[in-house]
Amino acid sequence: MPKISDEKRAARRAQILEAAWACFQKEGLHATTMDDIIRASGLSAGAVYSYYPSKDELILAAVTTSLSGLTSLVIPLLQAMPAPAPATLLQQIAATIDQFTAREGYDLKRVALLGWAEAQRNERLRATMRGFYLAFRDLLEQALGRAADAGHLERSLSGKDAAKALLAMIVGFVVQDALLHDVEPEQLARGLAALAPLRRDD
Amino acid sequence: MPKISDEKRAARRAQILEAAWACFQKEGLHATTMDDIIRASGLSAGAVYSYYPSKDELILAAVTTSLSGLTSLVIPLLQAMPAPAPATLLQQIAATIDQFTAREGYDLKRVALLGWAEAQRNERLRATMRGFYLAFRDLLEQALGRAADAGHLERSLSGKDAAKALLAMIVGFVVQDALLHDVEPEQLARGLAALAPLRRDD
Amino acid sequence: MPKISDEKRAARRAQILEAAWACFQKEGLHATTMDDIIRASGLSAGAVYSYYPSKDELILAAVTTSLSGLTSLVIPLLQAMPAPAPATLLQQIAATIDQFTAREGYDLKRVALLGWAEAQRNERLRATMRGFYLAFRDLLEQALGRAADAGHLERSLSGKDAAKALLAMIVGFVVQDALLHDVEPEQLARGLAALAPLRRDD
Amino acid sequence: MPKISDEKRAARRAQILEAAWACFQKEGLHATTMDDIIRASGLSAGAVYSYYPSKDELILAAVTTSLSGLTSLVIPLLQAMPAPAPATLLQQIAATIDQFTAREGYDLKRVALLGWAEAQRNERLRATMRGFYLAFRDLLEQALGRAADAGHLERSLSGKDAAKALLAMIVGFVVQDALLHDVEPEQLARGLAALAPLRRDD
DNA sequence: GATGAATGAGTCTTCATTCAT
DNA sequence: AATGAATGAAGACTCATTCAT
Repeated sequence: MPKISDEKRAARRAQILEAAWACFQKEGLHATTMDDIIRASGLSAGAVYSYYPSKDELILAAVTTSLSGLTSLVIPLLQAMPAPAPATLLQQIAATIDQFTAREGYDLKRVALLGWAEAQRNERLRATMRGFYLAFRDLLEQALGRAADAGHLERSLSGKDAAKALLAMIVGFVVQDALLHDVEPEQLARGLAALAPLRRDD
Repeated sequence: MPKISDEKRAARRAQILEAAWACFQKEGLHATTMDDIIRASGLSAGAVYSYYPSKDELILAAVTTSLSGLTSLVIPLLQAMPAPAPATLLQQIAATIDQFTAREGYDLKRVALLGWAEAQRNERLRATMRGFYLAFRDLLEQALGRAADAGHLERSLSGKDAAKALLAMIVGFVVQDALLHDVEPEQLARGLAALAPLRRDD
Repeated sequence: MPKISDEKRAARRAQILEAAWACFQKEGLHATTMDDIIRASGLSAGAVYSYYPSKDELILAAVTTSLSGLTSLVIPLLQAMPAPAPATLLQQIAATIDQFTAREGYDLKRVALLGWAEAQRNERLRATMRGFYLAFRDLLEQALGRAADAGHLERSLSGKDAAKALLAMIVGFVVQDALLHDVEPEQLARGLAALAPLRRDD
Repeated sequence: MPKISDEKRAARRAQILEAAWACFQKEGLHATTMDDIIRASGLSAGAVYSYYPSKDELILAAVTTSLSGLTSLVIPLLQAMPAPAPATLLQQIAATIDQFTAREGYDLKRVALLGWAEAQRNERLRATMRGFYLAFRDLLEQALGRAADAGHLERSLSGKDAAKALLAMIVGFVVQDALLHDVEPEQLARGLAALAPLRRDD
């Protein structure tokens, strides 16, 4: 077999990654064996290992690819003009996470939970995730700033805190829906609105 | 004297559970071996197995004990009279989670992440968690109802949604702080307040 | 199973080592699989690994035990009084190596060749062997000194060189007999005598 | 033009063999992978396999080529007229082995140790080596005969034994220097001379 | 009851070799 | 003829669990 083209190589990597996603989601990161992935990919052990040199690398790739795939869907929302109100933004992002799950054929929420747990003991994964979430939170902060410009919320000194609160709601949505399967994006948006204070009282 | 024996039995179970917590937190659920726990507990393999018949049982016990330990700390907050505003309640609960970590000598947040991941493939753990979070959300809903009575928020038809949103913020706090280590309860409370809309928009 | 006695533990170690010796000798160090040794030992994989934590450790133990077993047989020869002539000493040592082989049921010569090869890439083994051969050469030098005292050879400034030459003959005997199977200790002794110069001529 | 093709073929074989030598010497025979050799040779897997059909074949070729390369250097010494004294011959041969190492860019001594070990389980290699060493010993015997003619040693019935003793010293030099790195050809020659008995003793 | 040695199926990974292109 | 991607059978080692003492 002569040299494979770059596209074919990428296709093979994708093929393996999809197999890994499917297995990880079904069995969890550690309960999934390389043999599971190898069988699911339809390739041989050696072939899989020539594309991903270890299980850890495959885990890292699976999680980071999920993360960046999601990012590319969410970024347009964060840069929309005019900027929506926070509750609307929350609803749109949550809905996009749901769509991602449906579109790619595996549940991003479950993979996210697995990734967070794995990040506790995997240095590289932790660093990667850290970078991702910090960047994501920055984007949220900017979007909230533009929402303030649009008059949706009071321009305040605590833009960073608002971004933290909003990020908490987003990842909290992922956890809660993964565990309870009964949270809809609109409910979250309505809930956030309902939590709003009538007047500042603390 | 069966009573002494029972007490001893309980003490042994606690001793083993503490060892398990310490290991799980440090290494993760799967990377922790029974041998790790056995050594950390200072008992023999046979002894540990006579108290917990399998690793899965130990995982279940570790997670549910954490959960109920936390519950007993949080319930007073949820039943406080007069009811605090949502942001205040959020701050108090987040602070309690932080305190729990400090008091029990292991990081509840990390164990929570591990437990959620494990629940994806462990039927019993999933059911247990489901029950816990549903009950917790009910308590949140009641507390929010009393907060509405106290005039902190508009009494609305979406009490359930508000509870979902609040729970999302709480678990989102756990995730975000476990990953980024830069979220304080007060920031979250301020952030929630900052997200309040100037005008209701759809 | 309660705590095993020290003797039993030692016996188990010996049992595993003997199995390893037999396999190594038959197959070579690398071609021998742990499974070979496990089966030959009659124990389980876990049991073998609880006594020797890796194949490398087993190789090290096999080689160093051979070395020290041989040493304990040869030392009396080196300390004999009155000291024999070099050719006689050579013959005795070579004969002892042959006896060791016969007595222990495996061919020390073959294991020696394997060990030397392995020492090329195994740091610890190399260090161990180095120490052994240096010490052995020192003993040879002392024995030659006593042989000079006894009038068997000229006392010279080159005692170290004589020890190097004698050690070369001993290990050379091991190699040659392992490869050709046609060298007897007496032949070596006669050969050394025959090589002796009639008069110093260089 | 088949002649050019043949030359190219020989050049390729040499190129592969050199790569193999370099790897074998650095890593040992078994720890060297075909991939190591393939990469070191700069050729493709298929190309290497078209010249040497298996790793065993490559090992055999590497060892026998070393052996015959050395032979061609040593033979002139063995046929020199007038014949030198045994100690002188020993020194010359040892020095030639050292030179070979320097000249060919890889350590013949190390490869020799590896080859001897491998010969324990490789039938063909064993047979090849056996032939080589028997032939070499015959040449030594003849050279010693001529040395006796020249009056350097007593003509005796044990010419074969003297050859065995001399071969032992030569291979013993290889082992000792490979392990201890502190043996010089002249030391060996002086040492042999120093071992000469003052009086024949039994 | 308690002990901890023993079990052995299962894990990740390697690597000599092949053969489609 | 050459390439190098693919194969898949081993290999070293682990670890939840058991049970003889």
